[in-house]
Amino acid sequence: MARYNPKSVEPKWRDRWAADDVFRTVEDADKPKYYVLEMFPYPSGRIHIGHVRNYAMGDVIARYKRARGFSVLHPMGWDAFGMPAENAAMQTGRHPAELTYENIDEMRGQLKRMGLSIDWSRELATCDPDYYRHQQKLFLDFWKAGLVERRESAVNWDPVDQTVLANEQVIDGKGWRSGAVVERRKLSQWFFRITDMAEDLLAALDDGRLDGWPDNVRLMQRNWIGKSKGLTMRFAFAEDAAAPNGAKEVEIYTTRPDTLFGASFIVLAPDHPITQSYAERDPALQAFITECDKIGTSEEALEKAEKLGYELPLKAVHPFKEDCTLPVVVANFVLMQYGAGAIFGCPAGDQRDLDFARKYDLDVIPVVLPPDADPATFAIEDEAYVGPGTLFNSEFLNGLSVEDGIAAAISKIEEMGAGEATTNYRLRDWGVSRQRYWGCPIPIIHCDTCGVVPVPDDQLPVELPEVAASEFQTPGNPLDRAEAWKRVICPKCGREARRETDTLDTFVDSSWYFARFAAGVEDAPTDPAKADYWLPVDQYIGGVEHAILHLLYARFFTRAMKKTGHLSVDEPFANLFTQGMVVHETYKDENGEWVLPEDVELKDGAHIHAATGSAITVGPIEKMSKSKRNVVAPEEIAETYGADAARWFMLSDSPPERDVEWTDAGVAGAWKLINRIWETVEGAAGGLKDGDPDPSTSPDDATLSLRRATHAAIDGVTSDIEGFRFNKAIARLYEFLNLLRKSDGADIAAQLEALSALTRLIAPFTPHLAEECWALLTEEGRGLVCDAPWPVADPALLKQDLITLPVQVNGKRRSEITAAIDLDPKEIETLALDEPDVKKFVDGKSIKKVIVVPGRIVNIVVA
RNA sequence: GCCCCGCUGGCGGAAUUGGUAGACGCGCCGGAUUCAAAAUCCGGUUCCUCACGGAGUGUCCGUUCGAGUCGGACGCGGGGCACCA
Repeated sequence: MARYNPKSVEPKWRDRWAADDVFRTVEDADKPKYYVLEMFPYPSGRIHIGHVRNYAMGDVIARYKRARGFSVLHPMGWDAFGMPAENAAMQTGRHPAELTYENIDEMRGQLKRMGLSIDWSRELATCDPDYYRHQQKLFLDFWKAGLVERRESAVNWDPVDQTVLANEQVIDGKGWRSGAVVERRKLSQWFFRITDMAEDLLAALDDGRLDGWPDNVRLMQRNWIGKSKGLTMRFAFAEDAAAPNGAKEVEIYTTRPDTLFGASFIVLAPDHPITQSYAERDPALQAFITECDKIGTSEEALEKAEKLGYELPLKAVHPFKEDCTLPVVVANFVLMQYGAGAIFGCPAGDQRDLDFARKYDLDVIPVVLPPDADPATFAIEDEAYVGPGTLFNSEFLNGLSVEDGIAAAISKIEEMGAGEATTNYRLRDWGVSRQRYWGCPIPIIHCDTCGVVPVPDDQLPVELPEVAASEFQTPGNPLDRAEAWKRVICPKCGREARRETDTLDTFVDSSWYFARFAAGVEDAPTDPAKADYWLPVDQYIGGVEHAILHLLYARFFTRAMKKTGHLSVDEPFANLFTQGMVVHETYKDENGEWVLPEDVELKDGAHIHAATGSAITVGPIEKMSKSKRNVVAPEEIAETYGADAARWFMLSDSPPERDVEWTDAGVAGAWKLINRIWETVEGAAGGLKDGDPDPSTSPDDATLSLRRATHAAIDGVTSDIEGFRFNKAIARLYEFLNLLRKSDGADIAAQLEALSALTRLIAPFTPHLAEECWALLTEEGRGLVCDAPWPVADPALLKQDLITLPVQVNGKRRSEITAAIDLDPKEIETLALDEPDVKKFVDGKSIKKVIVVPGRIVNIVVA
């Protein structure tokens, strides 16, 4: 008996699939459609184990749905623009395009070797002008529809390299290459008005349109959009004073107007117009603002930064207490983008305000009394009280609940004409300008006479100019220096003008690729008829790290494409599955450089560099990422054990939604299994070929129990695949195989039925092995297992007539009874009380009650 | 800092609605086979205890006849935080 040899078997079947073109998408009117999509990869050059996990899951679904008779669309492409290629160009002196296409070729080969059932005829790369020309068209259509606007926005600026930095490139407030302290700088940039859609993006999370999404992702998106109802109100300045910009009052936004009587200061954002007007004549304030600008642009950095304040020579009048004036300060924890860019501080009810008040010695007036607290003694120490309670120290609000207090305060302020109830969103508009080369050019022309002019449709695409590879070794955006490309004739007035040199955020590229796969046509982004057929994506699968940004942007884009006539759905992904990440330890060498796991060796309990023998520091377990180099190449596994073993192993053990830490141990188990299946099928097939496949007779026990096991396996594996429980499907297959290997007594028909079912059940997981087995089991010319129908479980064989019930005494399991499945509870009780092991614990005590849960358990409660 | 998630044997994990904790796999131990090894096959494997029995799902508290599962507090780890993709 020949040992199974994936090296020859796997390529053989892949060639056959390719020759027969079996995975080409067919729009078959007689079949229901199914669009399964995994998040497309960034072409880093090598697939990593996380990709295998992602694409193996998608392939199980795709192959399963094919077998269930669906017309399946399962495409693949490349999220090919982005910083890594530009960084690599900086290091290697090679052009990003050259590097990227080389990487794509490499990775395409690796993915193909995984045996995925992909329709490669639909492959796309976002860096291809054939893709991004349509994206430019979409940008212009969005512009015409009023969904795009231009405005000032801050970026991280490296003053030494004279370049814009991504947040990832800012480490502890310093530029990653220059080490210079990063500043915030304002640039005129392009925005998509995603906030216009906030209400519908939010509503769809709860109205049933996204029932196929995990709850936690919907919750994260809901919190991200952050709808809040509150009060926008104005505080007049004391003594009729005015700020240098002429303002005589300041507008603030609050979600807690009930705490107005606890207000002890007003806070303005550093970039608030009033702040700015003071800064013009106050160098100390200017210095303070510069200091705030060094924090960077990420919300995390802003929130974690030490709370700093600067008092303005200004007092605000409390609207309810005319003799009470509040200091007006500038502080780094208030954001101009949110609400009005100004708040009132209520230290008793907000931890940040409290920290700030303690630091600057401002009043702390408690206004919410926790239930059961004594108003005479209740005081705020180090912790603000944010819970429910009764308002006090608050004049007309005294005695009201927080909720009622909010309503009462809003009506009072509205009555006074000092403000109005408003709805606010935490969500900000989507800034899409990037000062980089390797992205989709923004199809805009700047004319001194006409201003901003869109590039006419017939001049699309605006292609990236040829740029010498050496250009990437100079900091800054090469497009800025591409003078010949920048110079252009204004389409409106015919005078000399300049091209926009910013490119689009790569999130734009990935916000509509699913539509391009499904309905791409040469002369338009989509063909609406095709889009209607395929969209929405029936099953989208990808990493949970994309739970907010990518998925929210894709949802926005779909709405925008609908508004501009490119699509007619408004939600792109009917069902979403967020897989956990593959994580791994991180390693650094003595110079603090990241080291690949494959270069690390464990020697005498210490980690060393395999090549140099130098010491390695082991860092935290983190998601595998190119930047930290903690990636494992699946190629080696596939090389040694075959693609099937790699796929099987990635899907066994860990539940798909959970993070999995990669370890080398265990792959061999998958290899063992593949051999056991092969051996079982090959061994049996030889002796079984003459059997008549009529599995309806032979009632002897071995046959019946094998048939039951077969149908239980079909039923279980089917529901596990439907429910994305691949690890459990695999456990069931192991159980089934173990039983099958011990069922020599069963008749030939039942064995053949079992082998045939096993082969079809493993086909989505280990497709090459399944084809090889199928060829042995079936007559010549009966086709491929990837075209075979999914087995169907016979309900009659799933029924059980006996059941084992555990018997507990006072909640502890003492015995068990076996009874007919529909036995009367009274009789079960009698049976249970008769058990010797039960009597031992019951005798001599009084039975207080007996709980019989049919089909589950018996519990006897004794005193 | 804020939002979300996770925590069960030596390890990955399993456990419909609250109802036998540890399925299945890895590892380990023992045996068979072998000149020997690898591979393969068979058996065992939560911990404590000779046993009877007891303890046990990150920690503490609670609800319940019964809690891995529900509620509260806490701890640790991970993801996201708008220019990494």
